[in-house]
Amino acid sequence: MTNMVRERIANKRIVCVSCGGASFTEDHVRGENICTSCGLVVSERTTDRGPEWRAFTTEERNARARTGAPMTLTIADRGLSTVIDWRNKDASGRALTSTTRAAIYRMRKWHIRSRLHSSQHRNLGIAMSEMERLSSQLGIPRDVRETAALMYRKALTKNLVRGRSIESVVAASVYLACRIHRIPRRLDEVATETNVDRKQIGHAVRLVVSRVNIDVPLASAKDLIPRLSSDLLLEGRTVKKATEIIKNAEEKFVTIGKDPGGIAGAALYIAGIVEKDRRTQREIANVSRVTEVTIRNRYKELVRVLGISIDIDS
DNA sequence: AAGACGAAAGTGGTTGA
DNA sequence: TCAACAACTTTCGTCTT
Repeated sequence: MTNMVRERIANKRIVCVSCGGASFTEDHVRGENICTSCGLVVSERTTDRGPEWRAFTTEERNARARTGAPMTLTIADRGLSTVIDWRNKDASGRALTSTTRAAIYRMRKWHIRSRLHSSQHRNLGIAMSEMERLSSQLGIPRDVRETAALMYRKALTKNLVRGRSIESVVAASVYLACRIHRIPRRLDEVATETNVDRKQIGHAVRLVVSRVNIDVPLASAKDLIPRLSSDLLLEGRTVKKATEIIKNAEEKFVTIGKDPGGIAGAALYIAGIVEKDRRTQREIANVSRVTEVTIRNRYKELVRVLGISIDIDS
């Protein structure tokens, strides 16, 4: 699949709008293409969902299709459902013999019992359709959805959903899956797409983190850099500089407890001045969703702690 | 005129008693 | 459950480019 995608990109002769470079790396985790020479994020959510082979005749297609429906955690029965027909006929339409009919009857009974009569199963059914809706609304890649689904299943088996709305736990799972895969989605972005309020989701998030055995990395300002810098059309060296600044800041522990948006914004502001690729505080504040004042405070702090000297001649 | 600056007062969330 | 607290926001007057 990877080769195919690359080929398609090459065929279309896409060149970077910022630096003219023609090579890109694919960031499958974030679903983005990134210019290798300047770091510009070219396009988001470019997923090739087609098969990786080509077939010209029906026989070829049948021969190459190796699988049925994929097994996935996002469908309540993992996409592995079977159906036993209610008619007592075999495949060619003949009536079954009495012994076979009895066997089929027993199988059908257990099949139905195992499938329907579990409240957890019904819960999952509702939850997974909600999760599907929410994550496609947020444009979340497939593998992150799988993580979210796994998280929800774990929460469900630990009885964390009882007494809480399914929706809030689903939202929490999706949010945490994003954190794990380091794709920046804030809690309020998730919250706006659901009917549950922010507070409840926040509670569910903390509950899941404390009870489900998955370690969730803290949101880092670094994760926001690609998104923000492509919004601001910054040059590659500026982006690199900003990443460097954040790395240094994290080493000196000045980022703890601060809004990552503020840190990322401030780093980009400083990098812009240093690299003569300047953006105003207001522009940065708009895309990083903090106020100018916060950008100011953070950038003053970063300059002080990291000892960066700023020339005002730019 | 736009951008940067910083003071002051207010807000939502965490922590510790 | 409540108060203290840090981080962040809003607002606004002033200075700089």
